[in-house]
This record gives sequence, structure tokens and C-alpha cells, in this order.
Amino acid sequence: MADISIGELARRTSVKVPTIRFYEQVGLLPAPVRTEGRQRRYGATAVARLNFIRHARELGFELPAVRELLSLSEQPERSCIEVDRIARRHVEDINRRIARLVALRGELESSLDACGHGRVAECRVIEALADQTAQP
Amino acid sequence: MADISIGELARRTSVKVPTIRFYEQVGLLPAPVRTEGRQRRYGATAVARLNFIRHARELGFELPAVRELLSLSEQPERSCIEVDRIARRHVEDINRRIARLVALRGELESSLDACGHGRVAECRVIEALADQTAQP
DNA sequence: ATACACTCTCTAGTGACTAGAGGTTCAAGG
DNA sequence: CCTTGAACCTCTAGTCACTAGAGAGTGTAT
Repeated sequence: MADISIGELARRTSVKVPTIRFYEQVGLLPAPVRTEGRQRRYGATAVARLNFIRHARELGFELPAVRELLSLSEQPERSCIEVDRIARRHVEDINRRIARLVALRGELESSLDACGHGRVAECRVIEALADQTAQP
Repeated sequence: MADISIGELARRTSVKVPTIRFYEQVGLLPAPVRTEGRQRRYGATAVARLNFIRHARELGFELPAVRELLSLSEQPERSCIEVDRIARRHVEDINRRIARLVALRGELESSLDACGHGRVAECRVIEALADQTAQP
């Protein structure tokens, strides 16, 4: 594959141009070769690496985790256990977030159900918020 | 209630001191009276307002929404419809987030299930990430 | 040769705080 | 009254993962 510009790389990976530069800045992508006019030119490995990053980000991995996964993926002879651990930790984190959101939704929906759409003075949603339930 | 210090307000509302100052800075809390030495002193209304804010934040409302809810709660004669709308929009947002997280978890768990804990070279999790599935 | 889309660097902004530096004030004990 | 020390003050900068914009330079097609 001939070298491609940053815009073309963006098109092929669905990652925006400023984001690509940002990834380079934080060391997720290696600095590419440049034209005489100092424009970036990328090859096939950059496309693959950036797709990997994008997919991991879509799955909700944070950048430090992406960094770890990238570095593991470059050591094909190592055991898969670390990868497994990172992914499992992430699944647990997702589970916690889901549980929290479900609880929030429950609390909100029950005040909404109780809301008679009268005046704000009698609004259950507002009441629920104004409730003094801080522990001392 | 006698006036209380920012630290005491923090204790009574479980909101950290720097966060209280931040809320004042962004106009969520009115600037309180000060002692001669320029220290903040709060009354009962500040405790109530900050509890309201804290509870709304715990429910996942963002600061602009909290601002709206606060302003509505101060117009007790108005209809409750606006409050209802804000809360319902928020429930929908929570639903979207839950759906997304459930989908992510599914994708992650199926790669984890397929992972035989061998070498990274055969790791399904890594494979799934490296998959070239960007739309052109 | 010119047009113009693309690229460059750099700075600053987002949301909702959090952390730290360096200095001042309050309340209690001696 | 004096001292100690916890709590307070302001201000700046950092977090995360980008996003937006200014102002200048480059590449390519006609």
C-alpha cells in the first residue's frame, strides 16, 4: 500500500483527524514519516493499529487499558492471561455501571409515576430531590 | 440555625469543600455572607439547596439540568410539566446508556468465552479488537 | 499558474470536579 | 494574652479524551 495522508487514514478508520494527531501526541500511535512539506504519511500498520484502538475504545476501554492491550498484542508468544484479566476487569466495571444506572432509573421512574402533573409545589420529583437524606 | 462554616456545610451534605466553592463559582450556590476574615458562613437554605444539588447529581443529572430543576423548584406555582419533561429525558438517556453497556458486555463476554487462555497469538479478545470492521 | 482542499502547529475549551501551593483566620488551651 | 494547629482563603493547574479554532503552509488538479 502506498503511503496515505492523515485525512485518508481518518476515512479508512472512522477516526477523526484531530484525534489521530492526539493519539500520536500521547504515544498511542508512533510518529509517522513526513513529506518534504512536513505532512504525515501512513502505511498499512498504522491503519491496523488505529482500527485496533478504535475498536477497543468503542468497547469502552480507557486509553491506559488500550495501551496495555496494544503492548500485549505485540508479544504474540506471551500467555493470554493478562488480556483475559484486563477484559474481565472491564466486564465487571460495565456490570457495576449497569447496576447503578438501573437503580437510578428505578428511583426516577417511581417519582415520575407518583407525579400528578400538578403544580411544582406538589411535584414528587422535586420533593424526592429536596429530601434531606444525607447521613451526618 | 446559627451560621456554619464551609467545612460544617460539607459534613452536613457530604459534598466536599472544594466542590462547594466550585458550585459557588459556577453560580449553582449563591455567594454566602463572610466573616470579617473573609471566611464563608452559611445558613439553613444553603444546606437545603446543596442537598438538592447533591441528590440530583447522584441521580445523574448534569449541572445544566440541575440548574433548571433548581429554578423550577423555586417557582412552586408553575406546572410540573417541565420537571416531568426533564426527568423523562433523563430516563431515556439512562436507557440508552444501559442498552449500550449491555451490548458491549455481550461482545466482550463472547470473546472471553472463546478465549482458550493460550498464547496471545491465538487470543480471541485481541483478535476481536484487531478485526478490520471499519465501514469505508 | 492558480485555485482550493487539505494539512500544519499551537492554544484553549469541554464537564465536573480534584490537587496543590502558599498564605490567613478561627477557636481552644495554657 | 499568646500560641498552636486545624480549617480556611485564593489561585493555578491537572484530570480524561477529545474538540474547536486561528493563522499559516502544502499538495494536487486543472
